[in-house]
Amino acid sequence: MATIRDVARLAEVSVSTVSLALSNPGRVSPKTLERIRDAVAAVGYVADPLAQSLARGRSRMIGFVVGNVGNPFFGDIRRELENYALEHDHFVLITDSSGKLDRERALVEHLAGLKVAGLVLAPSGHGRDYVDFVHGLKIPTVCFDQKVPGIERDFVGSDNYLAGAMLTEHLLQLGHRRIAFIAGPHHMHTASERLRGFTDTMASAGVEVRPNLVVDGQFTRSAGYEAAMRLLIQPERPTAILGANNAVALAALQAMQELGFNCPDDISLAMIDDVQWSNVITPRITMVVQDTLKLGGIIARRVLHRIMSPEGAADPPQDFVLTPRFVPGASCRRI
Amino acid sequence: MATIRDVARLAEVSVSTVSLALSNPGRVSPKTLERIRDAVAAVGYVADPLAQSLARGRSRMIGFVVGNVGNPFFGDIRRELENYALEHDHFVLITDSSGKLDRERALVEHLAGLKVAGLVLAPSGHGRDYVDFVHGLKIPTVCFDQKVPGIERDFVGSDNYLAGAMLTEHLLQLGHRRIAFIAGPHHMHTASERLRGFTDTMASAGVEVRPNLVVDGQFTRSAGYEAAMRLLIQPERPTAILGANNAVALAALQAMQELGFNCPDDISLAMIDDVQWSNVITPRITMVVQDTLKLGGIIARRVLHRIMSPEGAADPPQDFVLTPRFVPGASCRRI
DNA sequence: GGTAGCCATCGAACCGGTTCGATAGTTCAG
DNA sequence: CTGAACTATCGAACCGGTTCGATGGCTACC
Repeated sequence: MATIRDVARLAEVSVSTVSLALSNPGRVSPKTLERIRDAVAAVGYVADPLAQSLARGRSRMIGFVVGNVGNPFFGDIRRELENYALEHDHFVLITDSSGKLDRERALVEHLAGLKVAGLVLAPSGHGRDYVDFVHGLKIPTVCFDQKVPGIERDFVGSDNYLAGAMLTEHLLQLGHRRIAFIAGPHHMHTASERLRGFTDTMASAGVEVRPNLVVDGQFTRSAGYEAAMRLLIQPERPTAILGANNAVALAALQAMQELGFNCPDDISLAMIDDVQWSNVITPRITMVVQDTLKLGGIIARRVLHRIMSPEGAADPPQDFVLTPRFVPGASCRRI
Repeated sequence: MATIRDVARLAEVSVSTVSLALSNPGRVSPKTLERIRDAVAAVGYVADPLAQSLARGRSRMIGFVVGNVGNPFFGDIRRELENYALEHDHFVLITDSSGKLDRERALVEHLAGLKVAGLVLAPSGHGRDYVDFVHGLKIPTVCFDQKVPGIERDFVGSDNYLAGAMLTEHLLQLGHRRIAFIAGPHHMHTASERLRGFTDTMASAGVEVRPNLVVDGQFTRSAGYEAAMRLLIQPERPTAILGANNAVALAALQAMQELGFNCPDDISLAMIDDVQWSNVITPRITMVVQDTLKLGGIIARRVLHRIMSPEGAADPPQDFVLTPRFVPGASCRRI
């Protein structure tokens, strides 16, 4: 592997001139520049990113930290970020915290050690400690999905209150009154907002929400399955189930199928967020989806803006909240 | 951030002794070792991974390169690798080539520049150039999923011939004769092996394979959908469709649903590889699945073995081929 | 008692770049 | 013709570690 000294020797200039020529071509005489460029081509020189990062104190990499890279929601955003970053000569390091707080922390610290230029983070923590931790990072950071109160960082996400409200309203208009809600972890902003959208809308319609029809599904498949089972074995079963995310809703569908209930004839179902193969799932689930491509685009532009422009770095943190979209399916019946 | 010189100053030893003490505690006197350890704790010293990698010429990171990190097959393997790597103090860098050859190459080169200790690669290329490229990497590498002929590297994968043969045999035993096959890219080893398993088994049973019933689905959803459509609009429709992977098979299911065909009453369907929500897809698809956890375990152990032990580095390349498992569903009817 | 051998520690060079103050050489105004 | 201002280039220090040959003190053997 050729080093910068090989280039310098061949071009008969000093090492510092080569470095200058490559990072700031305008400040070197045309003649010298040409000699250096020829030499670079001749020895096939490529700067060592490690050495560059060490010397500069920062790399051209962007850390991407989410709870589950397999989730298509994160996948779309990742793809947008990767493409945009690549156009601007940056490289995305993907990491997966499995939703575990300590793992996330270790990952972020590792990325900070790698001196990443920026960080795109779907937070899985909350509370004072966590806020302090994120705040202590001297790295341009864009948070998304989970809005963590107190974190003074850019945030990009969807209107989760509205998402919960839209589906609730839809079910109410179809005549449902006994609507169950499978919630996510209460400390997660998305989860609490979606729940709030549900309860508020029910209240506005003057419909009582029975406490035993609001169950916790932890946003996971297994907990969602158990929660759904608890709902389905009640004597007064709900006529509709609203899943706060894709995992709990599909777990509920599975539970229904296993117990012999037909959806939507026996029980209606609606969910927030799509899954990859939703259009071969029978029935097509009625849902509210986020505009992942747009979210990804905003995230990408925002983080690279902060990284690359001096005024961008100084920009005060800003929130970007998108309106989710209602996608009708065949899983909700009029009663 | 504290540096090694801060530690040296506080412990009143030289920098080189600190370095020695941390990397090889046995070669430093107990007294000195203790002073150094106290100093490390006092200043909160953590070695800069970048500087270490630069000096050592290699990092403690493992590059993971696949075509689609959203695919649960890769997800399971990634998780196994991450856990095992973490236990051995290594860190996995995930990258996604989107199945594009040039992108994969750029990623691998970037990882090489980062001086990764090892590489876990699901190749998406083939041919002389590609083999030379991979061969030129002076990095412990484990390839998986795609067996590329000529690459002298460890390989971990499943018996794809058998996978194709098992499902074909199953359909034959149910009485099917007009069986269609939606294939993958012919240059991919998994695709060609699965197809070979199909044609061989058909031939052994003395059943003719009509050329127009073998279509190319490129292993993608969109191409699979088109291929399925071509099959379904033929006057002599197949009685069963065998999808060479999950994407083309589910795309076929979608096409059937859209054209009003019932599965399995009108047409049976079987596929190779699972998807995340397969058990809420109606009908439950009959399939052959790979033991992803085991594959991931083998991959993880193999690459870390090569990285960490001197004899491991010298081991000749080896192939590990696992037997896939038949998972009956409700998508294949006796005729 | 002299010296061979070992052990703990150190200094210096190195990994491959960046950065900044210093130094010539050139241009231009007075 | 002098000196200020600017330009092109360079040397040295630095980023934060690792590595290896050198050094000096100590034990042990003859």
